[in-house]
Amino acid sequence: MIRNLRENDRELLASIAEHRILTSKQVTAIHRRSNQVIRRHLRKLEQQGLVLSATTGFGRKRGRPEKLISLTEKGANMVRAENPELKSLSTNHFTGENIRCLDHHLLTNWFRIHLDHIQIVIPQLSVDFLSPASPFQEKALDGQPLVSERLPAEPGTEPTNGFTPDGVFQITHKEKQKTILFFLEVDMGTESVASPKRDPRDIRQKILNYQLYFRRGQYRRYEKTWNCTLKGFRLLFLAHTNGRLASICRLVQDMPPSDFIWLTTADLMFSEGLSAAIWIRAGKQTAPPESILGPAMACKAPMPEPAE
DNA sequence: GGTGAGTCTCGTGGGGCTAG
DNA sequence: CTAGCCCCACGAGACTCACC
Repeated sequence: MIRNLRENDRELLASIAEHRILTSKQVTAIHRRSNQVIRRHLRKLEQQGLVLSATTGFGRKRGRPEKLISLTEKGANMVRAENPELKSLSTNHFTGENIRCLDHHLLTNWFRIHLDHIQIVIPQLSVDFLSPASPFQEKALDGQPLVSERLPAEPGTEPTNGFTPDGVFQITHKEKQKTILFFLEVDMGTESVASPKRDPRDIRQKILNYQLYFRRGQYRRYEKTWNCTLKGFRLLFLAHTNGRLASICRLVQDMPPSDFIWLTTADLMFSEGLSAAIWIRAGKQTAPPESILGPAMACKAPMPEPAE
């Protein structure tokens, strides 16, 4: 056991476990420190055998590739020791080992980081994000994460197996005690938009699932999680390119009712922030974009560049 | 010990040049 | 015209030193 671990290091390990795998820039953004300080801490943790680093091709651009950080078995043991309720989880629930699509996972991380930034920019708001990948996420008896949704088939409808969003979150206005529920789907263009074979993973089927989920009011189960009243939810699509955004917009427009579906691109998230009017509602690209916070709270607030 | 500034090193992509 | 090579710019990481 490593005894000289400081509070900072414990927080670093916990955040790496929570996200499973992060780029060093993401660690910097989460902890709001300078790049240099975070790199130093991570180097130290790597020397202690608690984290593992590899290089990434994420967002391929000029220059030296960024490091990817995840926990080692020793690091996972450390987090388990700090959180006895996680004792029964195997090591691969804490590490990046089973992450299937790395770029998708890293873009989801960026969404979470930008989402967290909202409550710093607008202190009246609080945000809580549930990730299906997090080891801290309460698991059901069958080992499925809490945010995994079931859709039992009704007579006369096509059977579905349910679905797992890339994230579920709520934004609450603390003074008004008003909560809005959101489901997140991050799209890297790996799934077909509407396959002729009706692939259960294509975007069309996802939208059908959410429409059924909405009609049945199954989202109300989150009222218990967050102790609030919910009048519906919004489904957010984060597309990795403009072309992909356009094709999903066309599909969404063809599939009413779709007013609860909002779409944007990764570029807009990075350049303007999630609180800005960057969201296309119901796939209508000709209409002016809106903010998911509503017109009164809409604000352009990109993440500041961390100090070197 | 922790942090920031300055500087160097390293890996990668882009663009220009040249031989075939 | 194109493949292959080389050089340069860029960006991330590492190192040193000074300061608190």
